[in-house]
Amino acid sequence: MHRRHLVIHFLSMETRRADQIAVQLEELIFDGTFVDGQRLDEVRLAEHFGVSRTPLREALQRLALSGMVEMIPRRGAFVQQPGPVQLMEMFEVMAELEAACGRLAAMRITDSALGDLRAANAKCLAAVEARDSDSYYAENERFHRIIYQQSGNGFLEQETSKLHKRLKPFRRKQLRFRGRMAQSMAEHEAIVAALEDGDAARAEDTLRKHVAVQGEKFHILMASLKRAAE
Amino acid sequence: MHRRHLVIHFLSMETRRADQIAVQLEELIFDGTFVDGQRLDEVRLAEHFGVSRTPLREALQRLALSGMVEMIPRRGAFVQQPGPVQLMEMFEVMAELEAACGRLAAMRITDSALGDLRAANAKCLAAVEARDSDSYYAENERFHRIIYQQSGNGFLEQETSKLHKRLKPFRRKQLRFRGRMAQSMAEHEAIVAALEDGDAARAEDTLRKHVAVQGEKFHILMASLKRAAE
DNA sequence: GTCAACAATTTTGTATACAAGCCGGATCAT
DNA sequence: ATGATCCGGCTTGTATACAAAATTGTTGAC
Repeated sequence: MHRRHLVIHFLSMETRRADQIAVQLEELIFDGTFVDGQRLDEVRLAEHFGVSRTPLREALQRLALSGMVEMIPRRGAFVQQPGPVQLMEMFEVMAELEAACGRLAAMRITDSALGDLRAANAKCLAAVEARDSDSYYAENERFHRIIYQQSGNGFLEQETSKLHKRLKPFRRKQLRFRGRMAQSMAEHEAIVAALEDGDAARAEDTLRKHVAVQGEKFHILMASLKRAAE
Repeated sequence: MHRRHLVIHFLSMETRRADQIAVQLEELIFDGTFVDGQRLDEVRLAEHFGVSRTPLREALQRLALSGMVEMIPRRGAFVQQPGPVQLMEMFEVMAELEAACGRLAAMRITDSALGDLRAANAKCLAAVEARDSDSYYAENERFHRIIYQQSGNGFLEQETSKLHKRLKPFRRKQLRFRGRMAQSMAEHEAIVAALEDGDAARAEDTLRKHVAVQGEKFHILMASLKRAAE
């Protein structure tokens, strides 16, 4: 089933115009080209992508179901960025999902995956010392994805990955906090240790806090931005 | 935002044909009219619903994104019932999500919600004694939904509800285990007690086990069915 | 008899055409 | 002058038409 899904995705990239458009639209919303609340005009977008309204509507509906766009019947499609409250909620769920992954992974993780985790962590550390935030970000993601996968639950891995992707643009912003990368590294070490010991409760706890703190930092960031605006 | 969503849903029920069809198709897949792996012919379904292919395709895509249908480019749409493995995975995630709801609810639940829980539980008990499995089922669902809601996290509530709904047709099957309803009732009591005490860890644990056991019972059921078939 | 290649048919994906509802401006009444 | 109402343009939702690809059946060769 996994393989089949990959094949679908692969084919769809090549064959169905609607899918390509969905991906591109997603990018345009992520990078802020379309601001929150903006109406997405079907005909304008259709001619922009050089297609008719039919595949474009399909792409919009896909985004609507993933929550990035709100489709109001007979009114149109509007960009829907999560507000501060919803964002905090999503971070909280992210923390719970990762905690669940960690709990299960503690019981199921393979030795080779533990090695991969340590390798990713080492590269992470190197990136921190090199002040290479892009590289840090990439390795950090690899670290977490290994844990999702080692939960041994494909469905959980899928759901967690989905939310991870959705939170990506927001997570990035809080990385710049002073000392955050170093602290994060220490937390990674603790997580690996817990997994190595097969200590489910500790893996769950450390992971939950590790992710939850991102949400809190983000909260602080939002508050400071809001204060600055007043 | 909640209200806005409700309005959308309400309007869509009236105005957009595609949405109604999506709901009806969902029903047809749930109740087994369309068996697993069956190809869903667009033209046949279109004329069955008395619409053109356009809204029908939109409905299919919606089901595809919710995972009930698999759309293979240039090949068609096929019913995709979760297999035993994926089902177990989904039950496991359900257990983790409900555990998360319980953990958060233990810290946030209101007194009136605690009262609602006890009320639902009482009706549950009455249903058990009356051997009224339908009523038991309804009140059981109410019980769990209250906990989702009392997590105080709208996003978590939404995601948990989504999976709950998806697992509904499978959960039902394992209710008939001898003594399961009584055991389930005892577990409910323990859950309420944990929530009442504001004991997050206990609420998390009891809820996880309460849901996980459903998956296990289901597993046993599947195994026995498989054995009977051989 | 079996396998392969090709053609015909079916089916999906996309474009265009049509219908129906919403938005804004103009007109009219108070 | 202000408010409501109605009409026209514009946008969405749906139907139909067309193009491309896949499946199936047939034919031919080995």
